[in-house]
Amino acid sequence: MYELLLKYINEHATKPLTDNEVELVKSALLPKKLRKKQYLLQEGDVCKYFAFIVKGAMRQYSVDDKGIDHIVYLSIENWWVGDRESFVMLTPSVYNIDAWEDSELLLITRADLLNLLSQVPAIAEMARLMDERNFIAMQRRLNASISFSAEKRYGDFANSYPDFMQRFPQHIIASYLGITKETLSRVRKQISK
Amino acid sequence: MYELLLKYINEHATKPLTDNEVELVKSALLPKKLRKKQYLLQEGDVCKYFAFIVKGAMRQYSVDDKGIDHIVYLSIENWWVGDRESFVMLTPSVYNIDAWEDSELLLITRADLLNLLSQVPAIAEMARLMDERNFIAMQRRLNASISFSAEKRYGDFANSYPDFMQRFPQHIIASYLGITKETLSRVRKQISK
DNA sequence: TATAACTGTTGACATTTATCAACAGTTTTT
DNA sequence: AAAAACTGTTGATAAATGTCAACAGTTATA
Repeated sequence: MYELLLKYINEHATKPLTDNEVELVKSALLPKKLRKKQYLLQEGDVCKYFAFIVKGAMRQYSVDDKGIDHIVYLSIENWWVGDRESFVMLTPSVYNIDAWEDSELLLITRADLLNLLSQVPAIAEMARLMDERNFIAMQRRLNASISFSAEKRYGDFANSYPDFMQRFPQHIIASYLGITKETLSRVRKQISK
Repeated sequence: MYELLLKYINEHATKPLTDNEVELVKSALLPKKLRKKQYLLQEGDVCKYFAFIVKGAMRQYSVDDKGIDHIVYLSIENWWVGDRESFVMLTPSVYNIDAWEDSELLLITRADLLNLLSQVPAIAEMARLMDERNFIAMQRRLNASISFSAEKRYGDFANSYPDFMQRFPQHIIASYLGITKETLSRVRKQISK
């Protein structure tokens, strides 16, 4: 259960974890299985856990007045998922996070994470690296959202995340891109000509 | 020149800076004045400095094939500005950053920043806090961009950043929101009814 | 296996937003 | 003081995207 996470940490740090650190990591992370459609977090709740995805696929979304989902993040194996705003600020989340596929997660609380960050340098290093990458990905997406047409946004997405194209249906990807499923269908038709 | 930054650091850290740390900070940050329209960074260059704004207003934007600006960030006194992707990865930036008003900046290189982060705990603390806030602001903006109409995005912006409404003209704010100046003008007319 | 749910496409039409051009008032520059 | 640049508005029209409904093929479920 922990192999993938330990591998992930070692690949993102300059020095491998010691045996003792491996134990610290294992004891801080709680295994949890979710069936498709089960929630990791529901709107209005405080996000008590961040999760590393060992297996499966998750989505994070808000729901508007009309009851329409707006997907802010998609994530699969080897990604972390959680609502950072709620997790850090302890405020009720505006997002839902649920399993799109049956998934295996490793959960960590804020307290345990802070503890790990201070005790295990490799974890702090990994977290910094993740933060950088995350920031860069968000900035690109933000720039795309104000600068590019639906067609270009879709093309960029398909290039950047080929795995996601296999794992999520079009209406999910459309929502992530901020367009309707019908518009995405037409954009694809246009491109294929 | 350094007072505002030192105040900013102390307000964002649990312990005030020691005299020695104040000297470290001062020696790492290079004062620089920019006249309106002068560049801090131009597309294609690597972002060598991050800047703390002591006075003035800056904008960061990409330019598309048609020559149209798309503003990704606006910033004023007490904010940091720079292209983090380029600054960290040392890649050519896709953004321009220029002064919207005559400005006074304090510049720091990547090497000096890393040095400060490791030597001055208050700086590391401040950086973490800034990162969190930044992340939260970006996530909200991202969610808004895929979920809300131009009208709601404008309303949220006006509420969140009243200062910016005073400092930047409408066509700049329109660009930041991902709409044209004409659409913003019409949205405002609509709201005022 | 029958039924329901999910996924993707298409057509007709509505709404939102962009584009282009013109104009007026203001501010900046010469 | 005159000219130029900037800012904001408006009208006419075009383009992009959304909405609603229908349909077919697939997949999941009772």
